[in-house]
Amino acid sequence: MADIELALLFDRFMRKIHFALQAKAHEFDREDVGPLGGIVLLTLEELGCVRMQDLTDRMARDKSQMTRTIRSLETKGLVKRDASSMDARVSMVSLTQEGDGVVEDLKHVLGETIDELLARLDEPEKQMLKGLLNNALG
Amino acid sequence: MADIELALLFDRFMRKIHFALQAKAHEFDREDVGPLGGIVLLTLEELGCVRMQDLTDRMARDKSQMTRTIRSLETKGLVKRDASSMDARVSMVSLTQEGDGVVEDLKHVLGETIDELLARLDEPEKQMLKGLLNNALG
DNA sequence: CTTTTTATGTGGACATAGTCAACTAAATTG
DNA sequence: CAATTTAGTTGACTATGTCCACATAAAAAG
Repeated sequence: MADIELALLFDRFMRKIHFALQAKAHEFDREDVGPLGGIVLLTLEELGCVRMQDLTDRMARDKSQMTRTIRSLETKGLVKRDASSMDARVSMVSLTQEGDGVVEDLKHVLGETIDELLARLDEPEKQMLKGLLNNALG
Repeated sequence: MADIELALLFDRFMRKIHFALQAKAHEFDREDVGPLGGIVLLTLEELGCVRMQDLTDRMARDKSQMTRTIRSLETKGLVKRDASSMDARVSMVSLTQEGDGVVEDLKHVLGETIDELLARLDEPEKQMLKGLLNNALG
C-alpha cells in the first residue's frame, strides 16, 4: 500500500524518454509519426498482423483514437489494413515494408535513449526490471 | 540495445493506471484535478514547499504548462504560492490543508490501483522494481 | 429462420495535455 | 549602470484522449 511513488517514477521516466526522443526527432522521424504513431508502429512490430481491436486493447487506447492514428499511418504508407476473410467487420493491420524501415530507425534511437536513461543499471538489473514488468503485465 | 520493450511496457502500465483511476474518479476526485493535477499534487507532497522551477524540472514538463496547472489548483484552494523573500522572481508552491486532504484520498485509490496492477508480484519483487527505478532516475 | 443482442470499427465534438516563442520583471555580471 | 541571465507568465498552436452516436456484420435467442 505504499507503492504510490511507482506512478511518479514511471511518469518521470516516460517524460524523459519523450524529451530525449523529441530532441532527436529530426534524425529519425522522417514521416512525422509523432510519439503515439511511434508507439503504434513498435506495437505492430511486436504483434505482427493484428485486428484493430487487439491493437487497441494492447495499447490501452480508445478505439476511435486508434482508427485515426492508423489512418494517418496508412496515408503515410507505413501500415496497411486488410479485410479479414473470416469476419467482415474486422480489419487486419500490419506494417508495410516502409513501416518496417521506420520502425528500425525508431528502435535504434529509442534503444540509445533508454540505454542512457538506464545508464546507472547494470545488465542483470535491466533484465530484472524488464522481467518484473513483463511479469506484472501478463 | 534491446530494451525497447521497456518503453512499451511503461506506456501500457501508465495507461492501465490511467484507465483504472478514471473509472474510480468519482470516488475521490471531488475537485476535478484530473490526471496531471493529481501528479502535481503527489509531487508536491513529495517535495514539500518548492520553487516552480524545481517542480517543473522534477516533473519534466514545460514551465508554461506548470504555470497554468498550478493556477488551476490554486483556484481550487489546493495549493498556494508564496513569494520568496530571497528572490522576488520566484514563487514557492506548496499544498494547502485542503490539498493535503485531496492527496490523501488520491494516494489511497492510487495505492489500491497499483496493487491490483502489480498483483502478480510479491512484496520483495515490488521493492525491487521500485528500487531499480529509483536507482535509474537518480 | 427471423428477431434481438453483441462485436467491430468509424465519425463528430469536445476536453486535456504538451509545445514553442515572445514577453515582463527581477537578479547577476562585469 | 548597461548587458545578460533567470523565473515565471501569456498566447497560439498541435497532439492526445474521451465520450457518444452510428453503421454494419456476426452471433445468440426465440
